[in-house]
Amino acid sequence: MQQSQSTAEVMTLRDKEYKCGIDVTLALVGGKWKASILWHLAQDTMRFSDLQRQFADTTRKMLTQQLRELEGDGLVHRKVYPQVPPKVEYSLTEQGKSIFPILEMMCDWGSNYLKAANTP
Amino acid sequence: MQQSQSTAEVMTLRDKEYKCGIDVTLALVGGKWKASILWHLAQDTMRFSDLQRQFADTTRKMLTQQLRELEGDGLVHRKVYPQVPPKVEYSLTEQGKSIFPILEMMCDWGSNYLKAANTP
DNA sequence: TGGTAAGGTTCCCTGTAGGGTACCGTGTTT
DNA sequence: AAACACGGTACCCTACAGGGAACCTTACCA
Repeated sequence: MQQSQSTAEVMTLRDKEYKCGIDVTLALVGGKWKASILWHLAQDTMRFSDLQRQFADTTRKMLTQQLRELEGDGLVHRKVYPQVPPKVEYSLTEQGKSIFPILEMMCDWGSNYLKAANTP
Repeated sequence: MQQSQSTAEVMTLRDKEYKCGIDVTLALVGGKWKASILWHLAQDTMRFSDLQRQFADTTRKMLTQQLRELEGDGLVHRKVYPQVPPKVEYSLTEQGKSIFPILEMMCDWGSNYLKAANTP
């Protein structure tokens, strides 16, 4: 209420409208793998194959796709080494790093929620 | 597979598996309207019709659905007054309140992100 | 001469989150 | 006798996020 009502303006990002910063954040990291990817990259720059190993239960295609979107949104930096076979390193941009505290809280909150849910 | 620091085990919630608390949190508040609903309820207990007014761009059906899920997840409390016409009040549970700091950060982060994106 | 490496892309398919519309119940007011 | 109040439910439909499988590139090595 205070947020969107007081400004009364709609926020737009890539042709989509958002009433509130929350929706923007969710649009950026709400994908099925994005938050986890950011979480992992926060600890280390990683090669594509490293990420594949971490996310063994998804496909190369999904990883590529999510990474490209994160890159397009300025949260992840993609560095290609011009060599064969290819070498590509992913790391967080400053903006990507800035979301880490939120991810941390989400991680803790989710764990605590489950703990509470599983101890009736 | 092994998630970095916080857990080595797979977490389950209502038959679904999560590798990390982040995914749990997203599963609970990642719906299209849930975070915003929690956000609004954090400021006030609200009647269903209040929420309808706040979320004028969704349908009664969607609101009901999201609210019921939030209730089922223990984040929202639903109080029915036995009268005609019906009166139903929604409020946050303690668990629902506990996620507010995250929503606040998400709101700020999203706004800042847009601000940065729109001033190149 | 073909296997392998890493990091993709292309095409096609599916499940489901999200949504539209219409109807319900029951007291009170016009 | 009908309209309205409020908070729903029932039924049906669609777009698109997510996913599976196969193919691509290019240098090197056996």
